[in-house]
Amino acid sequence: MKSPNLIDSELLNKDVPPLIRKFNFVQPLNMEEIKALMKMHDNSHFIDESTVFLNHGDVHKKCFIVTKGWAYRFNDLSNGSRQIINFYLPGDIISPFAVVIPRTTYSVASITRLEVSEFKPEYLVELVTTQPKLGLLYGWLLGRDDSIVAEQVVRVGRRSAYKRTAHLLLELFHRLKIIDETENNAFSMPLAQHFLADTLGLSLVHMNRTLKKLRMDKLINATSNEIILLDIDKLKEIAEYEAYYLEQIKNLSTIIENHTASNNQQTPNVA
Amino acid sequence: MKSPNLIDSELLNKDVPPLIRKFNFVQPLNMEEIKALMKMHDNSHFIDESTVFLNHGDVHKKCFIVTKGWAYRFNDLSNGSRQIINFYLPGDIISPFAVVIPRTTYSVASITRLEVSEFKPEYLVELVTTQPKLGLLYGWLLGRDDSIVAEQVVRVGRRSAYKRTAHLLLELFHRLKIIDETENNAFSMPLAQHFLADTLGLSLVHMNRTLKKLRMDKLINATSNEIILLDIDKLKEIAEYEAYYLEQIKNLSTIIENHTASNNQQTPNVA
DNA sequence: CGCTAGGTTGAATACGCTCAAAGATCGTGG
DNA sequence: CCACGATCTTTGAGCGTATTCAACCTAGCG
Repeated sequence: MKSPNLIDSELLNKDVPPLIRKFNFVQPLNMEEIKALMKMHDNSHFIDESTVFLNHGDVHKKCFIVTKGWAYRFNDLSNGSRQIINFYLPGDIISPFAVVIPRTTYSVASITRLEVSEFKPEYLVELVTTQPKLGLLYGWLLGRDDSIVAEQVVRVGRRSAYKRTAHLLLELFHRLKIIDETENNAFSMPLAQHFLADTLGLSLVHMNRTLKKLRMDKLINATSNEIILLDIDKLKEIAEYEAYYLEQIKNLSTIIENHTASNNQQTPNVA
Repeated sequence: MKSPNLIDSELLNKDVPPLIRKFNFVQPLNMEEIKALMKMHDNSHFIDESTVFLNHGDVHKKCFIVTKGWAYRFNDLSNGSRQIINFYLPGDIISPFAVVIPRTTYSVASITRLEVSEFKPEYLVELVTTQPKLGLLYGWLLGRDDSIVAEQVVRVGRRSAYKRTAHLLLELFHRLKIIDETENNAFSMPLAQHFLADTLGLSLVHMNRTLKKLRMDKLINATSNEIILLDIDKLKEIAEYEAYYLEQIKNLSTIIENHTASNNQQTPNVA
């Protein structure tokens, strides 16, 4: 057994699912692990754009890995307003707690046409118990999601519209950068302004004015489907943005060595 | 081996740590499991009130289980304002992702004098890999935390000050009720108004006025250290509060049976 | 008794909201 | 090929919720 780690160059291949690329970046994977992760990508299909495919209160029957496109988690309120909690980008898992939480407490919808890999929630239990390293990587994913949502609370709770917007754009930029979906300081952005408004807890009109102000201040350049960050340093300063809540990577090797019975003793290399 | 499940009456004992009571309520535990959880409570100590004991950016060296008192996770901004992300009540775990996330992205402080049990983050790996049921319960805890923070985003993003406040008070009430720290419709509340303000993203002055309005409307009765909810139904209606994001419990037995090699085949009973 | 922390209230201001209407862009069908 | 509808964006005007600043009150503690 004991196949060698997948070398980086192989993983630059765009056909490798983004979740695996992400994991491999955090902690180099061996073939056995990659196979286990590939099994999660067996059942792939598309979801049309602008489709609500999980409804608040639904029974949690499956999990999804986003492989292409954008989606978001939200809650609708009785007065017709909507709050977006977070976005799902390629490599993110939708409903990561489905094994243990019987019903969704939120809804999920696609923004763009979406490609997702669907897998049974129970598969995660198998993964965590049989593949400790993948279990830790899964934990890392959850911890990162938690940071993102926590940051969203701070953004919406205590920042001005202007700072909020700057902060969100930086976050999206960095998340996309990690999955190699940026170009220089730009990224393609399928979000109509009402998505941004519902994310940041602003009215559509005020969202528009805030973006205008950012444009006037020569900080961003927003065309219909692309955002260019003209002055990232300035934006970071305005937003008090600290990238590291997304970029944290821990050396998992030592943890794994101490807690694994056998079969994963290959080279303990880390990013 | 194979000891019988702990019967409920034994767990009414207040000396049993609240985390174990909570887990046992979700999924009856056997003695082996209780022992494993008790090991997490070996190293117990107190933290003074109003003490910041984890700072934004600190290296994640330990985890805590709150056994008595209240704490909170927050972020400070440069303009002097503070956003509270969530509260830690007895039975909650502080830094649940410490094994995989190297540094905190937030700060944590005590409100009251706090009793915590400190344990090594790595112990969680052992727990998850050797005790599948406890692993699932841990996952349930994380899923519930996620729901709470997600709900906080909605609260702060799209609700008026009045609704926000009603919603938060209901949430605290329900969380306390589960750990048996309520009396009828009242709970003791160590939160000065500035805590509520920093949780809900409001100024102190407006927080005060909002509470006054809730009092005038005969919905709550707030003395210095107790909150009485005078009309829970009305409050729920105002806040569009749905308790079930806290109360969800899944039948874990079947999942466990399918994924456990041996040693946990006792009575598959569920709440 | 005086200090400190928390709570309360008033007044002026501002940030963001609602209502309203008009422009821009794009796909589709006549 | 143009017209039409649909969706998204932009701008103006008036309003309202929540903020800031400031002062005073209250209770607890050394």
